[in-house]
Amino acid sequence: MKIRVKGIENQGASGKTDSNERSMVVLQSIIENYIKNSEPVGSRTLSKTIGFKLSPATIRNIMSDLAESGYLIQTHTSAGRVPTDKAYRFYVNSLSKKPAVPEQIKQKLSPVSNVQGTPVEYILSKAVHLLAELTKFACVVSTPKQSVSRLQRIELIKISEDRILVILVTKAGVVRDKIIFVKENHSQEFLSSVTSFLNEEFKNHSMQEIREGIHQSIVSDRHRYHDLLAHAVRLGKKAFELNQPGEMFIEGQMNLLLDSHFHEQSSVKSLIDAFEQKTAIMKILDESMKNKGVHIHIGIENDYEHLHKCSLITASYRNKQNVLGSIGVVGPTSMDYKRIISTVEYTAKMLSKTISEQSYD
Amino acid sequence: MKIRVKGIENQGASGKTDSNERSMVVLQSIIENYIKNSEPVGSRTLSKTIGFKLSPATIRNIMSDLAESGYLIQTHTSAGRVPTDKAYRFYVNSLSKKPAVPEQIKQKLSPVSNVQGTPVEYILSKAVHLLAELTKFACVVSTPKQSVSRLQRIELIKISEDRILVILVTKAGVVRDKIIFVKENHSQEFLSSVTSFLNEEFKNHSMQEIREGIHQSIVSDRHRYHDLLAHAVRLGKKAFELNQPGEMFIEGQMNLLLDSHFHEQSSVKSLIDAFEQKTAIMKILDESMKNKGVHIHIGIENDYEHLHKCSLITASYRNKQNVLGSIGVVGPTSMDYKRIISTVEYTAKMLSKTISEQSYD
DNA sequence: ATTAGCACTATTCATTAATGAGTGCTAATA
DNA sequence: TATTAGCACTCATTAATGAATAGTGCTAAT
Repeated sequence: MKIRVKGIENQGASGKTDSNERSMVVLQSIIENYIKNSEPVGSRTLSKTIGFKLSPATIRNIMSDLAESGYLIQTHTSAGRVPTDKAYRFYVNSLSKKPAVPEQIKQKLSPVSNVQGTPVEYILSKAVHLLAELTKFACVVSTPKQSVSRLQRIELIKISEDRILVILVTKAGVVRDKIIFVKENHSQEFLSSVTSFLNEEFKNHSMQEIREGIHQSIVSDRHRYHDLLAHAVRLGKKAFELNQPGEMFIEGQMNLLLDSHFHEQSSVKSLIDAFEQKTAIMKILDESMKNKGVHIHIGIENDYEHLHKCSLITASYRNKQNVLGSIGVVGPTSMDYKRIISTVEYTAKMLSKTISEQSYD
Repeated sequence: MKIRVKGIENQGASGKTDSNERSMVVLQSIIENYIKNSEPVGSRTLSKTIGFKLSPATIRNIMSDLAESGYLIQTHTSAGRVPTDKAYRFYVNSLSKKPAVPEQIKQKLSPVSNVQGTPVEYILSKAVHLLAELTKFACVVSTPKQSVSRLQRIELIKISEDRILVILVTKAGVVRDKIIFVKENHSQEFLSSVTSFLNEEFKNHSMQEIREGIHQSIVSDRHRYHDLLAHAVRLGKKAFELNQPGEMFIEGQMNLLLDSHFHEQSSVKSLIDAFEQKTAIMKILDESMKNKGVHIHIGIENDYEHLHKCSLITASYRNKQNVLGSIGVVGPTSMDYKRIISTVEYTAKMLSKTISEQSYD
C-alpha cells in the first residue's frame, strides 16, 4: 500500500513535487476564498473557483490531507474547511515580498505629508487615523522613544519660586515638557547659565547617554563651572530623569466590532481587555522596532492570550538617524494580508519621510 | 364624566396633588427599576418593589396615564413599560442636586492628583481613563482651549536656516509647539531679542487678545524697536497664528458594546460614526464650558442624530483663572444618572484641583 | 490517479404549538 | 369615588418538528 504524499509538510522528501505544489495552490485558494467571504469553503465551490480543472472529490482528498497536517479545520462534520493560524503563516510566508501599493491607497495617505510643521504627535495621530480608515480595523502607533533620540535643545524656564519648567527638544522633532520642583530659588539668569551649559555639553547626545554620563562629564569639567556645578548637576539630573512611559495612540477599535469574527461575546471581551491593558500591544510595537520591515504576528503566535484571535501587522518608522517607534494594525486572523501588509508598510514609509523632513539634522 | 388627574403633567392645575405625587413616585420607581435591570417593567413586579401598598391594577392605571403623557412606552402590547427620554429628563431634574460621592470612587480617582509635574495632556488622559474604568462607558475629555488661556512664555529656537521652533507655554501649564518656516536666516541672538520682546509685550495676555492686538501693539511701540520691528511683527504673527484644532481624548468606547442597549447592528454603526466624526461630541464639550456645573444631554435632546440613543454627562474643568475644557461620559440613555453625574462632577473637580496647583499663577 | 455516485451528518430555516408575562377592561368592593 | 379582583386578549419567547441544503467520506468505476 502506497502512502499518499502529504503535500506541503514533507517538501523534498518525495520525488514528486507535483502533488505537493498542487496542494499548496489548493491551500492558497482556500485561504483567499475564506479571507474574502469569511465562510467555510467546501470542495464544490473550490473546484469552480480554482484555476485548473479538478473534481470536488479530488479536492476533498487534498483537503483531508491538509486538515490532517493541521492547516485546516472543520467547525463540524458537514461544514467546509477553515484555515488555521498555521495556514495563514504558510500563506504570508509564500507571499511575494513586495506587493505593489494601489494608487488609491497612496492617494488616501497623502495627507500624512501635508501636516509638516505640526507636532510629531499630531502627525502620528493623523497617520493612525488614516490607516484605520483604510484598513477598517483597529490601528495603533507608538510615540517616539525618547531614550534613543538625540538632544537638540533643552530649556529651563522659571515658573515660580520652587518650580522650573523643563522643555526637551529632540532631533526627531519631539518636544517634551515636565515640571521639576526645587528647594532653592534660582534666578532666571542663573537658569540661563545652566541652560547654555547643558546645551553645550549634551547637544547631539542621546538621552540614554546623557542620563548615564551626566555625572562624570560634569565632574571632568569642574574647573570651568565652579559654583554653578553643584546646582547644575542636580538640575540636570532631574531634568533628564524624566522617563515618561511610552505612549500609544489607538484608532478604530470599534471597527473590529463590526467584523463578524468578533461577534461572540467572549471575543469582544478579550478585545476590550487587550486594548484596555495596553502593555501587550505596546510590547509588540516595541519588539517591532528592533528589526526592519513589516512584522506579522498571527493569532496564536501572540504571547498575550487575549490576542489569540487577532493578527498584528506592524512596521517601524524612523528619521534619518534612529528608529523612533512603530505603527500597526490589529485585525482578525482572516484579514486580507496582502492588502494590509502593503498598506502598513507604505504608511510607515510615509511617516518616516514626513518626520525625517522635519527632524533637526 | 370626570377626567382623571394626569399626574405630573398638570401640576397645580388640580386641587389634589396626592395622585400627582404618587404617579411621580411610580415613574421614579419604574425608571430606577429599568436602569437597574434593563428590562421593561410590569405592573406586578412594580407593585412588589414599590414602597407603599398598591395593587397591580391601580399601577396599571397610573402607568397608562404616564404612557399617555409621553413618559413611558411599550415595545409591544404585552410587554412592560420603558421610560422615554422625557421620563429621564424628569428624573434627573427631580434628583437632589448634590448626591454624595461614594468613598470608593474617591479612592479610585485619587491617582489623578498623583501625576503633578507631568504634562497636562498626561493628567487628562489619566483622568479620562479612570473615569471610563469607573463608569464602564465611553469617556471623553477636551484639551485646554488655547485661545482663552494666558501666555506665560514664548520661546523661539533656531532649528535650521529656514526653520524656527516656536514653543508656547500658557499659564494653564500647557506647552504647545510648532515649526514655522522663514525666508531670512536669522541668528539665534536675533531670535533671542525677538523672544524677549514678545515675552515682555505679551505675557499675561490671552492668545485671543494677542492675535487680535499684535499689530497695533507693536506699531505703538515703534520707537523702541526700529529695525527689529518688521521682523518681529512677521515672526510674532506666525508664531501666535497656530490655531490647532481642539483635541479630544477618548477612552473606553468598547465598553459601550458590552451594553445590551447597543446590541443592534444599527446602533453600533451609529456609535462608530459618532466617535469617528468627533465634531459632534466636541461641540457638546465646548458648549459645556460656557456654564458651571454638570451638563446633561439625554437621547433625543442631542442635535446630532447618531447620539439619539445616548446620554452625555459633561462637566468643565478649570484652573484658577479660566475654564479650560471639559470631561464627560457617553452612555446609554438608561444609565445610572445618580452615580454617573456625581462621578463626573467629582472627576472634574479633581482635575481642576490638580491642574490649578500646577498652573503658573 | 482521478472521478462519479451514494450514504451519511449536521446546520439552517420555516412552521407549529405551548408557555408566560403583561395589559385593558369590567364589575365588585371598601 | 378610588381601588382591586378577575378574566379575556395579545404578543414574545421557547421548544419541537420536519424539510431543505451543503458538505463530507467512502467505494467502485474509469
